[in-house]
Amino acid sequence: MSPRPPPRTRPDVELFTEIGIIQQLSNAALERALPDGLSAAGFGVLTHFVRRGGEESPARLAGAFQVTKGAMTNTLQRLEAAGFVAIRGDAADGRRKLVSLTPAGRAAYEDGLVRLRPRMEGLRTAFSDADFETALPFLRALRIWLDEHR
Amino acid sequence: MSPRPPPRTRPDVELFTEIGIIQQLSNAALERALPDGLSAAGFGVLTHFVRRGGEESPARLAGAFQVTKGAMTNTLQRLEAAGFVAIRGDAADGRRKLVSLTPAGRAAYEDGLVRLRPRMEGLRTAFSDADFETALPFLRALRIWLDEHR
DNA sequence: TCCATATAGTTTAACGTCAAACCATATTTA
DNA sequence: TAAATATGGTTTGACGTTAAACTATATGGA
Repeated sequence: MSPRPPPRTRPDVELFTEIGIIQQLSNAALERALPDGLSAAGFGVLTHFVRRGGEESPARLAGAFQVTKGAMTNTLQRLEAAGFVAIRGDAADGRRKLVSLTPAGRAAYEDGLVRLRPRMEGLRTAFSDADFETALPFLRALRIWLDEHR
Repeated sequence: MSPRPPPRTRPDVELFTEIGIIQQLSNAALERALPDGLSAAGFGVLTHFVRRGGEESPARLAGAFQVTKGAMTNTLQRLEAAGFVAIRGDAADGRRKLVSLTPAGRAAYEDGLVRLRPRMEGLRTAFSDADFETALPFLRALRIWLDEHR
């Protein structure tokens, strides 16, 4: 029984493998850097509000983050418990709720940014914007294809 | 209070966002395609054995898949319960176990491949090997960097 | 030889996620 | 207007994962 020759990995398979590992490592690094009680998911929601401002319904947030409504309920409940977002009912539509950032939420976001900075700086000395941009167009196209063919 | 202008997303942030979504979508597609009772994690282990053959200890598998020992224990217990791998003690080292593929495991792998084929074909008509290879060198470098700086 | 330390594997608790069932409220349509 | 359907949000149960504690076995000096 001769040992198998190491079969050549197809580039598509290899790419998905690399993406899985990168996702795992970068998410872990993010969670480790963030202040206690703030998850990557929660930080994402805070970031959304810092950038867009205003109020958003849970359903719209779930859509924006490509996550089920149940997952967003969970994230928002934690953020509200931590005092980082305020949630109120929508008077105009009894089904809806409206979420907004609190001052404490903004502060937590800023704190997260500060804690993240050293790691981001390390990343940006190792790689340039141009490096990221070599991969981005294909990744965007792949994400769109996967989204449309699911 | 004027509405904020949509701030330009930094390419590094955008890349991690795309990677997160691609990982989510591709993993979901994989799990949906695989036969019932075979997870993406399990399929990965089966693939490892089909390609390399022989026996491996759980610890070595955990290392190969960049996963904790606990996660691998879980994956292997499910694979063993399904009859896809055999697990025996190592006579030469009482701490170790040795995992190997069963005929049923090989069959499940083949079945998974067949079920995966249409989706892979769709992917490969939408994108060429060259497309994947434009992104791969940078992704490899990024994965290595993240691995070394964690 | 004995003890200290390292290594292999399992278990437990927590987390984020999904799918599906469910409830409440809106909207559409017959 | 009444009934059917759609939409927003929560809950439940499962899954894969992590970190940390734990057990058992090996190994490498004093």
